[in-house]
Amino acid sequence: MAATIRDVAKLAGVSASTVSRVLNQKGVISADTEQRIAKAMEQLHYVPNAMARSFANGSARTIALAIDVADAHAYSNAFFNNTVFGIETAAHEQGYNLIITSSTEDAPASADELIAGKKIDGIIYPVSLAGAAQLRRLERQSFPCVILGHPGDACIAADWVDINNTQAGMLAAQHLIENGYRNLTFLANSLGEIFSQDRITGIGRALQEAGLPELRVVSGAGDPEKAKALAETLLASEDPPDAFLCGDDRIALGAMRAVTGRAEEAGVLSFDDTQLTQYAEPAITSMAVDTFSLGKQAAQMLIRRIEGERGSLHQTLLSTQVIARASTHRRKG
Amino acid sequence: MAATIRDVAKLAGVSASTVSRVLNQKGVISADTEQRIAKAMEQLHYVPNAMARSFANGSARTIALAIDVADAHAYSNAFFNNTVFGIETAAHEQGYNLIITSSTEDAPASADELIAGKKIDGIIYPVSLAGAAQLRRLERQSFPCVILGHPGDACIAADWVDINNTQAGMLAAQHLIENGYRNLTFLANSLGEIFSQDRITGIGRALQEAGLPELRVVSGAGDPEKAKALAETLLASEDPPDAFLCGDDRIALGAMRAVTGRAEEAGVLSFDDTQLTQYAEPAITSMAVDTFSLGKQAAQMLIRRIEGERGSLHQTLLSTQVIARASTHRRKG
DNA sequence: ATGAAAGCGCTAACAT
DNA sequence: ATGTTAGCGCTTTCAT
Repeated sequence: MAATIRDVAKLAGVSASTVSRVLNQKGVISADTEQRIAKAMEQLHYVPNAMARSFANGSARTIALAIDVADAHAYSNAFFNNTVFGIETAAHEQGYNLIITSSTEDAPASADELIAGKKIDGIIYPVSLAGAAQLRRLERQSFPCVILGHPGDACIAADWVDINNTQAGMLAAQHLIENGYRNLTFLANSLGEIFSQDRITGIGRALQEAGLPELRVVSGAGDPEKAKALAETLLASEDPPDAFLCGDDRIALGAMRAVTGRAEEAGVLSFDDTQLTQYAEPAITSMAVDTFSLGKQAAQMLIRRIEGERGSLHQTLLSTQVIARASTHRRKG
Repeated sequence: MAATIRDVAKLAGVSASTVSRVLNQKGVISADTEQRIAKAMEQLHYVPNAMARSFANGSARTIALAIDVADAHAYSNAFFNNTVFGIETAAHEQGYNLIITSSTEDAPASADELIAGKKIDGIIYPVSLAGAAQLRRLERQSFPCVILGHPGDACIAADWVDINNTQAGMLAAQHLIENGYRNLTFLANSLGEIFSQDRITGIGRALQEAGLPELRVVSGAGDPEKAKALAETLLASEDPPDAFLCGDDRIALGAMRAVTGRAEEAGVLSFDDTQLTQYAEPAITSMAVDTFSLGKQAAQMLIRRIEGERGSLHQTLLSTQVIARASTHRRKG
């Protein structure tokens, strides 16, 4: 059986509380006893029982990340991974563990169990799981919570970390304008999401500043084929765009295929920098964001709340960056 | 303050042990008391304190997945995600939570703390973190452990779940042979990994069965450019291959580019079915594997061990499947 | 079928 | 600077 704090105490000839004090670096202990206790611990291969500790403290030093099962593929790939790594890294740095728990918006049961069962001290929700009712409930028990992405409903008061999509839109448009493109079209799957709206806003702002015509917005481009077909139609219209801003990499790939080989090659830019744009030929310019940092900041904020930080909400927007590639070097015309 | 088991007991007019029995469905309780206890629980919004429970039981009902930080990008993308989802799903089904903890081979500290601190009941290691010394240590304390991937060293005794790479190699080669390809080349980054060796073995077996010439094996194709260059050199040689089996999707993309447009279009097949091959043009045939199921099986096996299953090792190999795409339809010649 | 009591390993308030 | 004591919320013998 593993050694307990009392075994250590006995061997060192002190009381359990003294050992506890050494463990937690609380109060003052004489150098001598500290030595003896250290030796005893070593001798017994003592490791404090984390469960007992959490139980006594009423805190598990554990946070959770809820995952929207329904949204599994949207939250896919590198984006998600890096965010999780970021969260784990920050948690680890502060001595917290990370529990992953899947939920759906309708059945947040597992996350709730963790909270009610005191198994976690705080939770990170993707925005898709952060329903108003749920947030209010957490608020009421003042249970620490941070949202990944930001709730559209402005009256929802919560800490969150998100990508600055408005800025991403601006930077993207500015990059295109600098490269000589004048007639921009936004190609997306659907326009309902906040991030789409934000991007459109940002693009619009950049166009206005540059005194250029308004953005054209086209939805319904779910996969490369549809995107290609849409782009081709647009290019064949009487006022063809000279650049496409694409909601994601699959759309960008489709647009790229519509564009290549024409006399006037239009520019293509994506908002979602995956391998798909990186390894496309020609490679496609994308807006990159440090998703590791996104996760890290979310966790850091959460832990600050857990450790008692009160006061106004923290709502962080992460900047994006243009990764310029061949698809937006004006190649002809 | 949250209600405790004693609050419930008092309200129901019974003792705490009776409530505990109801909670754990142990022993026999009269229908009447059961009713009263249920009502009391509801009235008080009672949720058992998971920490206290774990503490009393000496089991946290939690498993961990160690992540190799050094290998973060190798474990990237969909593969990793799906495996994690699979693990979480199986864990959840059995009432376990999942902790993610990052480690390096040199510093397995965090995972070890979880184990020694009794915060977890079992752990899943990627093969890169499952060093012989570490495994022996777990073995000695008979701490439940499952490995993702299989250790090359056959004398390491441990439960593992892996992809059947030998079979993948065979199926891949058979698919190519069926489509009329005769002169196969394996294009990889490095050949050191076991999975490469296994694939080569499988391919070789299929070739032998079909009475075809031996497999040519070429390494050093790290990214699309290098792969393309290598493939071009090979195609220009006096005995050009008519099909490439590629270690991953980036290599396949490069090979595809070397191949397209030639009079004799060689076939291209990848062992790593990501978006890259799916959306390539032409789309590239790949070996797909159900990574969700991989994770799920790993977790299920682990939990069986936790719950006391003894006996011989479980070593599971998951089958792969050919996802036939345009790149292996003989197009000319 | 139910209750009383002890204890899981640790922490913390109070003594000294 | 250190020891004593009580208790965190639950489970589990052992009685009855």
